[in-house]
Amino acid sequence: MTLDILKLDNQLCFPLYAATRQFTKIYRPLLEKFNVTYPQYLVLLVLFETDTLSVKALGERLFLDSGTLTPMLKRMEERGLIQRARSFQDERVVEVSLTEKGKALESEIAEVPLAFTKEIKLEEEEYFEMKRILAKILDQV
Amino acid sequence: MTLDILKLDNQLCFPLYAATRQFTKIYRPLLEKFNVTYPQYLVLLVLFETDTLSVKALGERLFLDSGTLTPMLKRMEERGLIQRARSFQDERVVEVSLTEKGKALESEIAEVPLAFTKEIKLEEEEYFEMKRILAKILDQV
DNA sequence: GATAATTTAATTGTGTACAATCTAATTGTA
DNA sequence: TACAATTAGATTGTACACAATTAAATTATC
Repeated sequence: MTLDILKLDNQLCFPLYAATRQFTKIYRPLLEKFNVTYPQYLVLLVLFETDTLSVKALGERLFLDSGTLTPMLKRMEERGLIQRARSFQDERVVEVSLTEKGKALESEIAEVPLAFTKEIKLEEEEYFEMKRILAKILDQV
Repeated sequence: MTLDILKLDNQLCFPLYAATRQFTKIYRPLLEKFNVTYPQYLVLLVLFETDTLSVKALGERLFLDSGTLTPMLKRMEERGLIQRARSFQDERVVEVSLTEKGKALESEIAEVPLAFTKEIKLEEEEYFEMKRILAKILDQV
């Protein structure tokens, strides 16, 4: 039978899912020397932009919840990259910030997105069109 | 400081990663009544198209390895959706195929991609452009 | 035809993801 | 002010995802 609507090649989500995993596979060896995973790298990027952030705010930025972030942040804390501290104003809140060691990574780790861009060959217009459509999708959820 | 190249909004991989997870979050409740996860659903789609397939061939189609597939296929076998059997020709190979129960899902599960399409509003042209660029990316890895 | 090299799955260990639940703190409201 | 409702993170349990290794079968090479 095989209904057309069920064909793998007619799905949008599948190539998205596959490409994401292939991308993180490219990132892995690039991030290895910094001893961080791809999601941890994203946390660093947010913290390079925003000094201190609650777990909730971090989760909203990365679309992740505390079930994912709490253990991940603990690992990053153990490795001396970040600090976690209860807020004085609101004891429910945990504030996350970079340590000196974490801050020191910024200039070094800038080589990673550069190296990544070399691995993946897209026209500039394709790159921006892709980002535009993805932003439209993320806007809807 | 914050180098532009490290800004989260300048990354291509991040919105891809985020959108993929948001998409699978949309799929989850749609697939719940069939008691399958999104990656398991992808296995079903492949098997609707190809009767019998080795674990290796399945992995090549879905960009997954035996470390992911073996336990996932065992769960699907436990639930009576698929069969796993060593090949007679080559004892290294495990052949995967649908059970009658698995085959019976095809017509019912066709409602899932239809329901998904309603959730996510893209111009037809955006949908195809996205698929084209993703295919180009997957072609390179 | 013995044996080295390769191939296929399975296994092990680490790290996400996320739903569901829990706990403690804060806020809203009668 | 009591106390119900909400909120923030942590915890629990299940399911990927994948690198690295292992085990068994097959193929290549001498």
